[in-house]
Amino acid sequence: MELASNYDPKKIEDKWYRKWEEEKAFHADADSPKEPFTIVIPPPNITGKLHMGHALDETLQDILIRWRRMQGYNALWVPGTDHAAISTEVRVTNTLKEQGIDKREIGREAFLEKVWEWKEEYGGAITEQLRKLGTSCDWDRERFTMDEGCSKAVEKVFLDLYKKGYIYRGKRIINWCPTCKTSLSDAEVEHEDQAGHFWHIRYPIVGTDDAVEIATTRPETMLGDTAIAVHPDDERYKDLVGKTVILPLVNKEIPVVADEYVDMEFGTGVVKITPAHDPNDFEVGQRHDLEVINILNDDATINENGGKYAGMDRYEARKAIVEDLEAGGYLVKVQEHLHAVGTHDRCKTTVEPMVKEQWFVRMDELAKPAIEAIEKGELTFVPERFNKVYLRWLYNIHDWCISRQIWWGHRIPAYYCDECGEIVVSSEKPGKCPKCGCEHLTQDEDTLDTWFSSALWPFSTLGWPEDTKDLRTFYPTSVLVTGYDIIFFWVVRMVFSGYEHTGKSPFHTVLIHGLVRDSLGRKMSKSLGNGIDPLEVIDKYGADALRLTLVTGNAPGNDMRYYDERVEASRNFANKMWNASRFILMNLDGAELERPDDADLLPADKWIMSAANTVARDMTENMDKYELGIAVQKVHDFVWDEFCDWYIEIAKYRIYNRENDPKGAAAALWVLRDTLAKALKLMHPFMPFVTEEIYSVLTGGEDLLMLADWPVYDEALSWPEEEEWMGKVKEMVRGIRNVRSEMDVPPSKKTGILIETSDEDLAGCIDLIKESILPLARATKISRIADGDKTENMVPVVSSGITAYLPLAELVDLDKERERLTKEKERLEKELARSAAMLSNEKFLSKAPEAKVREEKEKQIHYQEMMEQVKKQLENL
RNA sequence: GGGAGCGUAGCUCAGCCGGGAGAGCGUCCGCCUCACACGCGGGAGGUCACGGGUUCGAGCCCCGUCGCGCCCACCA
Repeated sequence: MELASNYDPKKIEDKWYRKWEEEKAFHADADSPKEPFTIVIPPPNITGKLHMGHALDETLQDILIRWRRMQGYNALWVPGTDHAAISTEVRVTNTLKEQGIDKREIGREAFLEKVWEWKEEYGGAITEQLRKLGTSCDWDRERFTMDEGCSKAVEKVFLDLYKKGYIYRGKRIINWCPTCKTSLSDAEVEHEDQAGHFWHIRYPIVGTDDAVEIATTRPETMLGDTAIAVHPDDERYKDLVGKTVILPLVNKEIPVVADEYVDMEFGTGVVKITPAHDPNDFEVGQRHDLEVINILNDDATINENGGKYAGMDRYEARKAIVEDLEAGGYLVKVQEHLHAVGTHDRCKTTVEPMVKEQWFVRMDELAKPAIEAIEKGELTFVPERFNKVYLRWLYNIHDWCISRQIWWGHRIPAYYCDECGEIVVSSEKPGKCPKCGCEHLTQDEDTLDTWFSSALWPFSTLGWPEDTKDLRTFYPTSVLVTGYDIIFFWVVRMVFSGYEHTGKSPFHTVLIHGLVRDSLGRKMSKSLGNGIDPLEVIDKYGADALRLTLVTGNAPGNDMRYYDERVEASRNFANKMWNASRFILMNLDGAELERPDDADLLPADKWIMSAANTVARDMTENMDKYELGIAVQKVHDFVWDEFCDWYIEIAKYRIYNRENDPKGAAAALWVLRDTLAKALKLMHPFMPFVTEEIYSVLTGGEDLLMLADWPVYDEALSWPEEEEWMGKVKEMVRGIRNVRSEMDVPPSKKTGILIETSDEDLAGCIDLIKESILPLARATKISRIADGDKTENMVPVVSSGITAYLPLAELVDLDKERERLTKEKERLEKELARSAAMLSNEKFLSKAPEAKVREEKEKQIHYQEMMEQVKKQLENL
């Protein structure tokens, strides 16, 4: 079979994905006796388009899933999408607006119909994009957070938590987004430092001519002030407590209260209290039984409580109030001030704290098992430092505001009696009010926070609350893979939900990855327009290249930068494997091969087989520890540096000499094919497409690589002596190349070589060198192994215990040679000095492990031998 | 204010258990060698931020300093 000299991913990627799906290779069987290994996908938003963050997240998951599947686990990767409540609602609202349709006008039912239509049309796009990446998800089990099963789970959880008293409705201060016109949870608010002002205002003290100075960053909120506060221990204001002050502009008398919350050191030590629009003030208000005056409409304009400022936007009002304060002589001074402003993470609007009636989840009890999960070792993050991040959030957790004033989402299963206002939480609309018997009840208009349903994802997708076979088999899941940016939103909530509803942690390990940044280290964002589209990268370089790039050289939890050159390097590696296989295939020429007897294997064969064996063991250990970057580096280096650069070159000698030695050629080909097949298995989880393609051509079989067995360490394939010898061969060959290169010996000049050793133990190694040097003729330009004695005009190439002599004297520039040898001598002197220092150190000899000391002694002898050689050569020049 | 990171070759980053500093890209030199120029061979390039400490031995462990971003937080 003829293969093109350059690998073209476009020709094969889609083909293999189809084949895998046709063969049901991604499907997991709940009846399988194999040990399960489960991952549920962090569901991408239906509004979303595949971005680099997804690409990284999915790549890591797919690597784990494919690897475990090959290891013989019953591997299940559950895919699905998230309805993304606010994002989707905003998106569809805007789309409708462009068509001249107003959401309020068409009403809730019609709007939801539009959203479902939109979901059907665009919601599938992201899963198609996941397929392009090669994700081996079990698409038969694809779920959606608002599908029937997930909705049922949501409803049951709401009812259960309500019954237990964990869900309650209350009038409390919440974060309000004036753009989206909905309440938000704490997690959805991002704090960013903004340059603002600190206005110092005089509040006249009633009954005196005096006034008290107050500093504020939000003067407009004074319309809702119902007190001012000082610290109870503050001597400066001791006499003030209990008095009243005049609220400027509003001209209302408000009390002065003493409260520990006030920081005496900050500002003037006096705080205006606006219970309706500040979380702290709200609590102070509760303690002192203060009136709560809401001064804002839902769009953050001032409401009727704002007097003459009513109708103004909050910032307009701020400006007007500051002007009026100044005009009235109340403004003392204005300072520049940097302060943290809360913004809605979706739309970046500055949120406004407001008192509203909302639904909350009480978190104190629920958080406990989630905290203990870490302490008991039932849950851990990789890397471990994220345990702390997770715990700190749980220790400081607030009650979770779960109601949202939008339409798209799970509607809250609560009904209000039109007559008496009784609340009934129920899966179905009650026929009549249990309190007053009234038959008119109205369902709560609100929907649930989108994270309420994603919190249940690990078990709702497996069938919970039904006791399904999937749930019994695959739950709890094995690993969750996600970015550190989503720990609070999602991971925390899944864990406490898992414990509360299933009694178990939903997974035992959370593999955390960082962000994919642009080449300048900036976050990829729509507004910056610096996002790289993974699909374009796949189109240009192939999915395998993108995957390899995303996993190479990246440690868990660390951010990485994306740039094309890295993908090019990955693409080049795919091409390297492609060409290695091409070499084997064109020489194999359809021949059937039997495994040669060990006796027919040359040391080089044993070396590469032994090395492959070692790599399989080492990288599996890395994979076990989620060190995917290190693991892939090992197989990459093995394929390129050992297999391609050394073994193939060595094997060529026998292959091109097949006429004289058919058996040798067959043995070499067998080892080539066997070793490449093994390397393809090891590389498959990282680069599924190209490896599957090559494997299928190479084995000519029906079996899919993705379902092949993961290589395990085999004692029978371990040949440490040959591995050691090969190290010497490389050293020798490099030495020869080095001499030729440094001496500017023309590449066309071929020579013979004489090899000798005084060490009998290295006799086998000499044979290996002889058998390897000739095959490496193209690089070393060695045309024959010379017999007989060395002569004076030969250039020696020294390595450990063995010397090679090249008859190059006439070609060599003596000055250059002297320079080279002097350099070598200096290097050896340095090494010898280091070694001598260590070995003359009593403490090293007594305290270091014996093996280390022995190793150092051997090195010293080795260096001394080489030094002798070098000195002799220098004298001979 | 608190927390956890990062600082290693020109650039981007690895470095597992403490035991002679690595990769990719770039650069320089030589090669279109019959798998691959998306390649082959050879080279240059590092005070592992800085200062202490522990240790026979520190890029790695401990303490401190400087620099850089990050997360959390109700000082108005």
